[in-house]
Amino acid sequence: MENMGEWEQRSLINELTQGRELTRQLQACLHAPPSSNQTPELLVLKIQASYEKALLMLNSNTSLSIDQPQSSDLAIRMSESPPSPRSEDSDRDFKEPDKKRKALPRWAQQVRVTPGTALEEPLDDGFSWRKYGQKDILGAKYPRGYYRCSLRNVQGCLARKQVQRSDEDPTVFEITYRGTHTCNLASRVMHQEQQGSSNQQSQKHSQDLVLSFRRELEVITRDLDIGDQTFPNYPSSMANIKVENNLVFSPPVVGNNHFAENLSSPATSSRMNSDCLLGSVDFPNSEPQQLAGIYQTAASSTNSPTVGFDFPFGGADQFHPNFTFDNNGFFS
DNA sequence: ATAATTTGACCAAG
DNA sequence: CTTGGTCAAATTAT
Repeated sequence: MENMGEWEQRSLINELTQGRELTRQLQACLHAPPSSNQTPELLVLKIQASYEKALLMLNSNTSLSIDQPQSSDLAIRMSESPPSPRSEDSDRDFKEPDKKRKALPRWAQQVRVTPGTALEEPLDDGFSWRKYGQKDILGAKYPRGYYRCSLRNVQGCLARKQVQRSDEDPTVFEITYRGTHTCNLASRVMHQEQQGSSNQQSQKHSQDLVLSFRRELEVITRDLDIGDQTFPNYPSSMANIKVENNLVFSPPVVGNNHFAENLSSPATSSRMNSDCLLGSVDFPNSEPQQLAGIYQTAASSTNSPTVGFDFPFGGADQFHPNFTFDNNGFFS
């Protein structure tokens, strides 16, 4: 805990708080389980995620094996070497020659699309992203897509992500997140879940997602560099860096990212489905993919090999990995 | 009309 | 030099 950065500490607190909150939800869930069997399990998953993460943070200097047979399909394991030594770090945002380059907090996860699951399901965690670039990566078969939070201009949200399709397994997408969400979408997540009793449609939708999610959930932590650091180049006025617990949330307002290559059309996703799932909100995106395997990468600036992991269920404070499929060509 | 994406150019880092 | 990340104009979608 000593060499823990402020950011990590906050994350830790958030995790624990979240875990507590989730537990409460779970309790409520157990007492009044109308019809959804999914929710309790989901909650368990999330709780586990929270606690695992918290533990990892606390033990960031020791080698902690988080291997632990999770409830159903969840498996967490670590791996140490990134798939390829790509130098994915260059933020041109820091141009100051004096300042040594700060690495944005960065964590990655891999998402596998399982053939056989509904490919029309938008799998999104509630953030809306805007693509701002695409690049062919050396050695990679598929180009990498660059996205940033679409609320960037409005709220100065710095979050970015990269989506890279796996070379061999086109069903796998590596998503690297960097930066933290400072937009108010960042915190809305968890709480909608418990009160989503009115909207049946979206609830069902959520369940579907949960189902596909549970199918083969796999989380692997990997080491990356995550730096505790702040936001270098944004008018501090815009970036409310303060990130508290997810106690406040505003109704999701954004949502767009349409697109459906040659696959099924976005047809079904025209409704505003803003209920949450997995601790995230689901948006009318039409991205042909499913989640089946996720693994995450994260590490602290310390030199410990492996460190944290996160879930797409809003595992970490305000980070909500989002997944957006970018329609890169299938050709190199 | 506006908003999002595409795509080549540009730039920094290695 | 090469490579990855971002910008921004042009294009496409809404």
